[in-house]
Amino acid sequence: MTAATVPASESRKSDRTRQTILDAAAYLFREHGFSATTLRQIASQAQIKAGSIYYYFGSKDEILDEVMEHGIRVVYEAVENAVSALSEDAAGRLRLETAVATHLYTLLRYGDYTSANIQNFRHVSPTIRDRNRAIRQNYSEYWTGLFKQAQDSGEIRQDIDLSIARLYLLGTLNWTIEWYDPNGDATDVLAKKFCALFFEGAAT
Amino acid sequence: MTAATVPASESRKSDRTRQTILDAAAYLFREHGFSATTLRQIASQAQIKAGSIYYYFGSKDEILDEVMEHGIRVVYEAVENAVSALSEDAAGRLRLETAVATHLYTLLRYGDYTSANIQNFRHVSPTIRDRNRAIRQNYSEYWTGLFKQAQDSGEIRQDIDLSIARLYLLGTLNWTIEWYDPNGDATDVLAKKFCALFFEGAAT
Amino acid sequence: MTAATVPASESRKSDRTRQTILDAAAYLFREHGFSATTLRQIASQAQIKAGSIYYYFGSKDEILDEVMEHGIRVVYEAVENAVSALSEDAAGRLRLETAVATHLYTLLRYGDYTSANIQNFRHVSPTIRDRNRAIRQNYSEYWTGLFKQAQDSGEIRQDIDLSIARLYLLGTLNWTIEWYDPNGDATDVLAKKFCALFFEGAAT
Amino acid sequence: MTAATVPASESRKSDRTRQTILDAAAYLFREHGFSATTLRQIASQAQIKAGSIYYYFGSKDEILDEVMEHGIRVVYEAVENAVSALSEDAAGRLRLETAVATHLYTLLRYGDYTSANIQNFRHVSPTIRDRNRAIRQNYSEYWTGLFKQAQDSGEIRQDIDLSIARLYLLGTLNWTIEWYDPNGDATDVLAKKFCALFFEGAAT
DNA sequence: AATGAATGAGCGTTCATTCAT
DNA sequence: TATGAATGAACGCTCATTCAT
Repeated sequence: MTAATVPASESRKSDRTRQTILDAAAYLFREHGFSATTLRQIASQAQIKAGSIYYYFGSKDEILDEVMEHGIRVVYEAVENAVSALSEDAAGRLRLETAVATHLYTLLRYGDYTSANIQNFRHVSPTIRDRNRAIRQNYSEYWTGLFKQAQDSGEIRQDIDLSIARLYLLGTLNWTIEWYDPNGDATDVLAKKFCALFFEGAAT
Repeated sequence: MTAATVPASESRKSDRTRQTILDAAAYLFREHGFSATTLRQIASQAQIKAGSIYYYFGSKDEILDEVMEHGIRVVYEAVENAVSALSEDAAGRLRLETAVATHLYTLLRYGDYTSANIQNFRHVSPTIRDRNRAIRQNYSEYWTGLFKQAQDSGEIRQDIDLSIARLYLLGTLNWTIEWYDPNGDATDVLAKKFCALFFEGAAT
Repeated sequence: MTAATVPASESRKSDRTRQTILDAAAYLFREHGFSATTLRQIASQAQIKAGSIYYYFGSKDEILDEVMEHGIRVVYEAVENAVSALSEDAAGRLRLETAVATHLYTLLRYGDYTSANIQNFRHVSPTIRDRNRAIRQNYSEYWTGLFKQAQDSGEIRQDIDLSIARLYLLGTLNWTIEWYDPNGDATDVLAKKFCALFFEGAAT
Repeated sequence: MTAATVPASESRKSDRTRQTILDAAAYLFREHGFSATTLRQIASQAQIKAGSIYYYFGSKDEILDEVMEHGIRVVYEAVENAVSALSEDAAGRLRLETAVATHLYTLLRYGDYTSANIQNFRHVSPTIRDRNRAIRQNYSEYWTGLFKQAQDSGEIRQDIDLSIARLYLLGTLNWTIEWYDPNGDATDVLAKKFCALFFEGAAT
């Protein structure tokens, strides 16, 4: 957007309020779950009154919708950007390791949003779920591509079932939301350990 | 049971109703989440009336409590039993593989209960959470023992960080709840593939 | 009743249970009010189960009915008996003083029942209220008679409005339920002080 | 009120609604008792919907609390004001007679509130009861002061037990709630008759 | 752009009552 | 006589949502 049609300061304040609401909602959705979070709690956290939320969002579901979509997009885009930033002839394993590190970092950095996405996916209305599923699908295929490159280049064994391997690796990554402690390993250290285990295995 | 002190049919009927309620609740908690599940839905699913639930449970929270506790116990006990059934001199890797297969099987077989445990752990009252945490803790230590045995016997490399390895492997297993499809691989097949990846790794 | 048609021991047990229920109910009605008292509380206090109450009473209202009726009858009958026991030529003032002492004693001695009567009179169904009102009415007239005798015999001044005097004196007596403390004056001492005030007044 | 800091019409409307709810509640509490009164009844009487009550009060108990407190305060303050308005050298008997007349008038004028106070005192939560008891205590001591003055000035006999006399007289007054009929004596006439009986007695 | 006031639908829960045993 | 199990109706209360201002 190059030219604002709305006076800059006003528009910015409005956007800021909107974002504040989303952040508050994401935080509370993660902490208490979607159903157990009230609009009054969100409003209070965002330092406004409940009725005002409706100036920015049409319904509570719409907020969840936006939170969830952000939760998947932010990871997808970060990973894509990080991998794209590598030199074109980077090895498949390096590409995968970059994806792992970035996925892990973003997943945990935007934990309120990514948690909301994971926790509510099953429970959300078909409309929202379908839109989300589509993005997840694309993201999955993106990873499948990364795995394939590594297998084609001989960095992953031919006998490996790639779709299982993807679920296996991403499962481990996503599960970190359940236990990751910022006082423990930094996410890049953790990513390294995970990649080592994934490629070399645990056996002697 | 050779001599019943309680009229068999009556006592069983009552127990059966109780169990029906728990099953209905577990199913709906997984499907819609705890907060979004109403007692009227549970009652309807259990083919009774909402008020009757209170003959068996003191509150909705108490139902969740019991569902969650079952969700962790059923897995723990199954794994312990399966590993104990192995011959005493079974190799560390075999013990781990048995644990993986049993954990996976039970996790998915009682998915309504195990899901409830996972999904609601963060949101549940401190009392319930603490009781649950204790069981989780014991179960974690049980796995730590299995890993240690395998490392001591040289079946897992010395340089492997066991606590990371445990989180890595169990993360992958637990995450299957999010995607497992009964029409795909049977759980024992899946377990084998996971174990192969875990021990041998994906690299050439 | 001269000849029992029901084996004595059984009938007695049944009557005893019935009375236990009434006592429990009266106590709880006074303590928590009628609406706030549950049949399960009454049953528990009477050491039976809630369903069993229906063997003895048709409904919760029926219990209240009986409790309230007892609450007024027990006082009425005690006062009537005590006054009748006086010699026929007893003075009007003595008769009144006897009535006061007995009313006060019985009111407080059977406080659970008499309280129930007072507290619930306004709120009770028309049927119950009407039956109760009739007894109250008779009792009032009985007192009016006592006052009249004393006035006719010159023991109460001619200028005294008897119906006001009756409300004045009985009001004071009935209100003791709100404050009487068994550790303070015994009821007969209290009655004497009240009578002194009533007849002689407080002025010099 | 010369300068309003709050938009007059808005603030008044809100306050008016609040007061309407209190009046409706007091009326129904007296008529049916606290437990037997539903919030839907209160709402209906106040011409709003049940949910709206919670915009003004946190719970049903909170309403009762406020009703009861008003029930004792309104009497206390009216009596204090009326007595204070007398000339400083007013006789003890005149002060007492003024207190009687004002107590009686206010008790009956705000009967819904004063009844609620009396009927529910025993059943109410300890917190509410304690707060109420404190006010009652103060009011009692205020009366004790009035009696003492009259005794010190020789208008009440020395041999009269003042604490009994106070319970005796106030008992009679408070009991009028049970029987007072607006079609009978006006409250000031009634007060005069009561005072006459109290001071001069009924005997010849 | 924001809010105070109100609402309707529905929630978890209670309870008098019923009835087969 | 007595009770375990069940129910239906209603209760106190919550909350997403609306709307005039």
